[in-house]
Amino acid sequence: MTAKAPRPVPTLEDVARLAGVSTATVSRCLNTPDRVVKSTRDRVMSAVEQLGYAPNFGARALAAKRTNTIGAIIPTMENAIFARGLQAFQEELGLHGMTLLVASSSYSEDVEREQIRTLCARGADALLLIGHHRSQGTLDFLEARSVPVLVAWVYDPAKPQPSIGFDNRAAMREMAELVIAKGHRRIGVISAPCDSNDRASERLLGIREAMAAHGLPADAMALHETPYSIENGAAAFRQVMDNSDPPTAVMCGNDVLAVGALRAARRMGLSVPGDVSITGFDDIELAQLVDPPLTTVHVPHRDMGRMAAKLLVQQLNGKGPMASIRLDTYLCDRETLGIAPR
Amino acid sequence: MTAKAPRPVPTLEDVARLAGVSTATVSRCLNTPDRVVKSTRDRVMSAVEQLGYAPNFGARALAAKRTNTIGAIIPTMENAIFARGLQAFQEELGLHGMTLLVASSSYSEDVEREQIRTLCARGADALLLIGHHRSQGTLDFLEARSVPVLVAWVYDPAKPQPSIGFDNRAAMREMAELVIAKGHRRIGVISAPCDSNDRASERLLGIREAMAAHGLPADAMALHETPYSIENGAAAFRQVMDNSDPPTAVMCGNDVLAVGALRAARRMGLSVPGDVSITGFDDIELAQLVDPPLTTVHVPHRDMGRMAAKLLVQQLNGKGPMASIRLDTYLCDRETLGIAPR
DNA sequence: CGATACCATGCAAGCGCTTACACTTGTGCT
DNA sequence: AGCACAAGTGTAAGCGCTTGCATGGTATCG
Repeated sequence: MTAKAPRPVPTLEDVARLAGVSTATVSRCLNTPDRVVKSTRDRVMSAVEQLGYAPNFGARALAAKRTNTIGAIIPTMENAIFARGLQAFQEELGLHGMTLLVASSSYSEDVEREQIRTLCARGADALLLIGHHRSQGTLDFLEARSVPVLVAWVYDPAKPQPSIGFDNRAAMREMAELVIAKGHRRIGVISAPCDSNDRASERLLGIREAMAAHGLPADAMALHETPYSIENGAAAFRQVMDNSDPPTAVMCGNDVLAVGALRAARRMGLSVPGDVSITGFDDIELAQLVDPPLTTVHVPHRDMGRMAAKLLVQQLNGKGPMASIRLDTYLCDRETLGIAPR
Repeated sequence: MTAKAPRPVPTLEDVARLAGVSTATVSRCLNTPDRVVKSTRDRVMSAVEQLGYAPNFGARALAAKRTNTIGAIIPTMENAIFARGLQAFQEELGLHGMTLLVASSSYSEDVEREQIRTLCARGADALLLIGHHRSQGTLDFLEARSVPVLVAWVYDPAKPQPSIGFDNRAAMREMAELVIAKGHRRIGVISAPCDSNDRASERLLGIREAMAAHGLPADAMALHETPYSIENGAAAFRQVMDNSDPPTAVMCGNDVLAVGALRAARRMGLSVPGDVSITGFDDIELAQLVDPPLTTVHVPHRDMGRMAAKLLVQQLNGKGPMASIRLDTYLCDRETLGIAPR
């Protein structure tokens, strides 16, 4: 345990020597087995087994200039927002023999830039990124290295980068329409910080649009921005309601915030949706678990992940450039949205 | 966009040429900046910037035989069990300039073996693994490559591999003692499948020990094994309760199962803890969010993650071998455990 | 039966980086 | 002035792998 490697990690050459063939043959056994005759292959494989050989990834990438790895950078792993989509993404990649490398940026543009560099350096053949907000420098870097990039969780065919996702603005507008239709006129909004988060800002815009369409003045909206977390959602809810004329409905930028709001409401002795309505966005598992179950916008995370993987794989196999794809969301009108109280 | 890389990824040499120095100097600027005089360094750095250069990780690993990367293989990313611990692990690693590479094994020994190989091939300097159950072949492989390994989520100083974690058996026994003290005599148990999961089997053992210590016959326990998921927890609960003489308390191997059980209970019209008590394990965030909040065993996930990182970093810096560390758990007696009904 | 084609394999040139060692200066000492 | 020494930089040898090309052997064909 103290001493250095007694058997200092077997290399291709060790395998070749043991099997009595050249390194080229061993390499071929591992990569294109059908180009090697069975008898030789068996000999090589048993040498591999015997030595406990595992190819050095770096060396392989260096020589082959392909890693079969796709990088993904998500804003956070803390909550479940991206988990399901990423899981599906990974599964689909696995089907095509590719591996996923995940990094998280903590919603910071700078961290994301670093992560992008890191993943590229690690030889990611392509990248999955969330949202469009990104500095020109980063864009240039990606362009210069000509790494295929797919942007997910948003849909915007106008951007040069292909994207797969949904129309955050329209989805949230639809929810806002419903809220307004239920008679709510004073609307609280708890959103993630909008700078450098186009999903959040688009969703907010959706609410504004619906309100404007129904002649509600801009100041009928009480907005509070806070990072995604249950605690923050609860705190924001308290602040939004701390008003002589509090909103009758609080729309949250995602389910995590909404669950926090819901909890705060209960602690404050408010009945939901009797006293105040609360809505979410994403439809994560938690949305159905809370009591009452959350009215929210369902996002097809699994489909998005799966299709993202397919697009990327296609592109890597030279099947032409990617086109943006728009997926549909739909309202899950569960039990936290009710008629506005008088 | 259609054409191949117009500027085909800058290399060290390109930077060197542009800056008018040798590749060695550029390399030193990047790795040991203080060994290069400032004027040169500035010139090099601006060349790096101008070219958008990012060192090729594979090449670097190949040449330096160190990657500053630590691999972790967790059974699942699906639920939050490992999320918090891993997050803390990553944060601490970041403080020491190391990167984390995560893979998940889906609770499969075979997948885990593959992942171990993959991470080693990728040059992981050390590995964080969950639990001790592992085939001899895998152990030999690790031994042969002399990759430092730290086992987490369990504590067992008797094993050759160092571990950091808690005594799953004692923790669960303590919970079982409490359940028995509350008068429960017929106990349902919902556990993860115990083969190749020593955390699950130890927890189960803890319950058995407590029952034996109080003279409860083995058949007073109704056991149901099922993989961790809320749905499975609910289904298992229905089965466990489907009995002419159902248990008065159901102990779950973790919180995810317990939340499922709780939901099933509510759907069956049972009051918790009036009609039946339910306990969990882990104290994930969800445990406090459900209604009523879950009685469970608190596990110091963040501490565990942080200390795991420290141990590994120490070891890599040659500060001697790692010693196993035991952390304390404690009971969170919230509201789902009550006095046994008559 | 010789020519042709093809298949399995070996040879050897890198892939982009680090680092031991060599070299060139500039400094402080005698 | 002459020396040892240190600091800054360059030279070049690999790290472990893939792959284009060369080679020799066997099957196929007229």
